[in-house]
Amino acid sequence: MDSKKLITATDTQYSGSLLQALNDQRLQGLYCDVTVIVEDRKFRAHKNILSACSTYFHQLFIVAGPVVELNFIRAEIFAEILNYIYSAKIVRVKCDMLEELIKSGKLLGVPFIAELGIPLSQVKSMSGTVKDGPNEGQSNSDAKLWESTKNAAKAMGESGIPVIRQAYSVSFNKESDSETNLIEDESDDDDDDDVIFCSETVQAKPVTPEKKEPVQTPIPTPNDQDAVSKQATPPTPPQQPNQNTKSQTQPQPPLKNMGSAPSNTNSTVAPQNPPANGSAVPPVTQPASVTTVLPVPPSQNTPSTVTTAPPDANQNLPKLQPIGIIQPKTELILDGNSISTSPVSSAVSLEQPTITHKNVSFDGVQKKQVVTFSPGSSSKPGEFKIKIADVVSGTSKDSSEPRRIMDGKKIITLDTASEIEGLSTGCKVYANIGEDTYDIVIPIKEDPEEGLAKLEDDDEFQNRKRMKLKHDDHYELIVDGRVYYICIVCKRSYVCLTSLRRHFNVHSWEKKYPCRYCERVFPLAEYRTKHEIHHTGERRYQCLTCGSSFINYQVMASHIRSVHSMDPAGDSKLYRLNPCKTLQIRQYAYITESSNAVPVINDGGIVYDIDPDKSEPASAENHSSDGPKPVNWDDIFIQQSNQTMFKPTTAEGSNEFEFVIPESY
DNA sequence: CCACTTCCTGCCACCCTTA
DNA sequence: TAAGGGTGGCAGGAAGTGG
Repeated sequence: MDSKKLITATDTQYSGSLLQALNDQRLQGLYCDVTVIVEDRKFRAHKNILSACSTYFHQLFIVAGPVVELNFIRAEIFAEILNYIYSAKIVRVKCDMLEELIKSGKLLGVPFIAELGIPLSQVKSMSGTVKDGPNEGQSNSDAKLWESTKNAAKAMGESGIPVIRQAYSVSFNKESDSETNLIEDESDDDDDDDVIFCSETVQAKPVTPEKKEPVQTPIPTPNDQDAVSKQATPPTPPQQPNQNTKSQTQPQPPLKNMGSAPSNTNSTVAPQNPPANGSAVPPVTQPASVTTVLPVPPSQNTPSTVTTAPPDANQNLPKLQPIGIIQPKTELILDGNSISTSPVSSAVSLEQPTITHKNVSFDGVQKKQVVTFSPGSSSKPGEFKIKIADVVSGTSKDSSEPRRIMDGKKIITLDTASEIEGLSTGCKVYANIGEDTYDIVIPIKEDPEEGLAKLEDDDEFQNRKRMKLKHDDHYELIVDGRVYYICIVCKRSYVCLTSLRRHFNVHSWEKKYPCRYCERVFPLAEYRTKHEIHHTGERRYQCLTCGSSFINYQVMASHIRSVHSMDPAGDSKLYRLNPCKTLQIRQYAYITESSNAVPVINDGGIVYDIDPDKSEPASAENHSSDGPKPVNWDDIFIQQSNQTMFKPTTAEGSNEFEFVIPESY
């Protein structure tokens, strides 16, 4: 044996076994470092894998934290895409899902899925495969399609195009297959599969989008209120100062989606369309004194949860009003001493959508639009408006100069609220120091990542991290001495921090509140409770005028208004809220009306009395005083399987309740 | 258009933890 | 034991949805 010979060995099984191992780890939840929330479903995965397979995730994870939320894709579709990412296969996809799958693949920048449409169209039109070229008798268009496909593949190094190698039988009518069967199951790669797409992707090279039809702008689902309807609210205060509160101590309504709109809400963290070359542009660190082109706003304080928007939200413009527009690149011009300690958001707030297009240059670079709080221009006392003030130009005045440093904080003054948007969490924004100027108090701290890294092996690490996350959900904006808490994800403002905390679970889904009677899960306990009452049919709200009972306040109020022509919100008490008999909920708000113990039935059907002197049932054994607690995702419904949810009770003190036990129970 | 449902958020009472 | 934070119910307006 010649010792100088070089030996080269290739493990041809490596990639497959590696992928299999990664998929196994995913299924077991091992080393998963990201949770993707789609609709009500959670998907654990590995950032590296998603990033490698999806240009969208590649860019997203530059700024995103451990939890991301996709609101432009259905969970069922995403499950398929995720299965593909971890198995290189798409198995048994229903025909009616295919278009949506392809569309979603485009949005996520998953080349194989995005390109499924081209080969599939050929499969539908010819009996052979596309592997060897167009069949005889094929139409010219098909031949051209083949040529273009082939050329595209050649242009990509013969790699990017997914090739349908086998299509055993194409059947589009097998609706009997449960959706669970659609989830990966390699053992099902048999002849009885409805549709099988097998790829021969040589390399995982991204597809060049220009060669294909333009990526369709995703339109968020109608029920995605966070992304569309609510966040689309123009960043102006309500027209009536006390619209949402009766409290006279709060003359100013909270800021509504200050300086933000759905797309720019998401734009603060969401990546843009995959670049033309399919590769993500890394974050750019630029000297602060020069024009900075930021492909994605790098965030030093990455939010723990990210709600992501479709890559291109421009098509929302007709529906949205002042809207933030995400462009592939955002040109942010700062001068002087920049707020380099703060990430810069690409969020853009516009008063008129048309401005957007005017400010998009040919190369996709967009000048940053800004909003300005104008307390003095308010038309009503106590109101202030947010309006477009100007576009920060390269010659803007030097307003971001650090003014003073004290108590470990640096105070700077900005002249645009857009820069406020870019501030990291923990900054306190004093909005009206002067005309169009803002004082920002930035806590001076060491590199958080570095600091955290030093604590990797420390027990304190988890605690600190938790604390960091807890305080990474909002900004504080102080206007006229009044503090508003701004959600970092959707930019909604809150007067009460507790309201923001409660709201933030909508983004993070840190806690989940499953209905005990169906499979729905809610981000707020109250939503769950109200929903469960619909299951029980209990009518707690009673009209004092006619004695009719109603299931909730809204129905009751509607009744009083329409039937009795009175205002239930008036001074006189027109209704009574009776204790809840069917759910184990807190029993305190209404106890004061009755001096007698109120019989209550708990979840297990045990009847007990509420001691009017105590807030919890006096005779209930093993009764949890704090009601149903949030449960983990995996714990859902298990405990309910053998329980009788409702039992008829004879303990009712009166017949005023007409709640109906659902038939299913 | 209307009825109904769901969402939202300020407010508040209660519970739990901590000093 | 008091203080403070967290939790969740309630009120009532707003928005969404379906007939």
